[in-house]
Amino acid sequence: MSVRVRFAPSPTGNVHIGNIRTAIFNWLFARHEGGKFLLRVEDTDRERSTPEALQAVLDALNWLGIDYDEEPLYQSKRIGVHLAIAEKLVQNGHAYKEDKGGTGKGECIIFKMPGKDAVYTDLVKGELRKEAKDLKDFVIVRSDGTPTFHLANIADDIEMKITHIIRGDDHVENTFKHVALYEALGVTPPKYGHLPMIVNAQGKPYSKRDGAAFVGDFKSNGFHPDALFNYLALLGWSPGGDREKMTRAEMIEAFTLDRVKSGPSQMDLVKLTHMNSEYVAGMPQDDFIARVKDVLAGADWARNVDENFFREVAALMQSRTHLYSYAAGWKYFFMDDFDYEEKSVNKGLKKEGIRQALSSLASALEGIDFSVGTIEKIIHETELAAGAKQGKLNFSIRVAITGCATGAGLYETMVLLGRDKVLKRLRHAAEKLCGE
RNA sequence: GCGCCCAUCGUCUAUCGGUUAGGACACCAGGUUUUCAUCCUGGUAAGCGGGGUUCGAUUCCCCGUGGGCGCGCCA
Repeated sequence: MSVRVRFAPSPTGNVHIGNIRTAIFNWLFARHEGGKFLLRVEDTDRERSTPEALQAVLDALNWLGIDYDEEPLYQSKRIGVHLAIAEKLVQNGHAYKEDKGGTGKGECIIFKMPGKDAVYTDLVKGELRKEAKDLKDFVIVRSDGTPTFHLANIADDIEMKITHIIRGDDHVENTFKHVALYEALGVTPPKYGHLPMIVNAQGKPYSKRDGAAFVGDFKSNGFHPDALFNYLALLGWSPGGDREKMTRAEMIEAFTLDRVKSGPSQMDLVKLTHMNSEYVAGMPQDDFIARVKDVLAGADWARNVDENFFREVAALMQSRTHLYSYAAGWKYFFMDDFDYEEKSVNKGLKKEGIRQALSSLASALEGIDFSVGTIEKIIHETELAAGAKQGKLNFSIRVAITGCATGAGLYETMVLLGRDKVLKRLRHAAEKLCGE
């Protein structure tokens, strides 16, 4: 029988990083096995389940390149089926009706655990056991007539002919209940594999407080989807050996559940950022430009820039763009009203002699051929005249013309900016920003 | 409290009884770049503790400790 797995998000508009990691593992498993990766929309919470929210989930999947097979199953449409199954369980004695705890709300339907020790073999954790005394009967239909998670879950998994359920660690205990439900229904249960949780630096479940927590956050913070995918695939799974940066095809080829580890893994945004920079550095320039423009869509200054000039800037900046969002700092290439970093101004311009040096540099730059080689020579001469060592003035010049401490090569940056802007900024800095 | 699971550098991990315990991020030191970012080289850094089993344990077993998860008419 061919493999069928599913991703079952609640359409709340946000997809948590832990959930998408589960989706990635399911997807990788399905593709590795040549099986199907299905989508089930758990939209029984009518309040929060809007079409927009569903679209946001679909967008997140699409952004990461996680494609699904067949039509999604909507859980809300299956409540009748769920209840029919509950009735059937009551009929054949596997469930009973009771006002549990005497709430007075009416009777709910409770599944009767078979009263024997339970065991199943988890695809990542190995053989798991539970004694009968630790297994309690549980509610499958609430007294208001709605099915609970357990009932809906297994009913839909049966409908979708799911063969492998790969889900978060927090469901291990539920598995004993679910297996019992399958057996009561006379259906062979699927195989289960439970994934370790993603935790923060304190070892607690990763949450919004720890930085980006939802897929959309990573997108807006300038991460490349392939980098996020790659990083997440490696959180709790390893192909063995030293491989880290891998293509989709390589991950699919290498992915097996028995190489998934069993303890929680800590999310490291710094390492993710490094992986992202590797993806950015290695990508074709056109792709890079398209991604950057996407991120810059909200910036006023980036709206009507010259296409060719933008290309040149992008070429210069690609290797140092660890996140697409860094491009927000490119404004000085295009506009004169860019911001000056206060710290850099203090460090680079508020020193004795800088005012004089910058203004004489501006004059010296006036008549020359404005190329990297010549600029370099002129700066050197200015430094000598000012009694400074070579390279001493570079930082001050950089701050004067870009407002910040880091950027591309200084001479290349100057050439790209052009003589007019450079002179204007050097003089502006000398007159308005310098001070001893 | 009870049950289940887990345990290698700060972090992500490799190792399936015999290794100088490897890689990556981060960090530190050099080099390249007369500047920035890359890049290159090198370095610091780990088997939780205690018992076994074995000629030999990071690896297998037990106990302890630590951590995670679960114990809803939530999902």
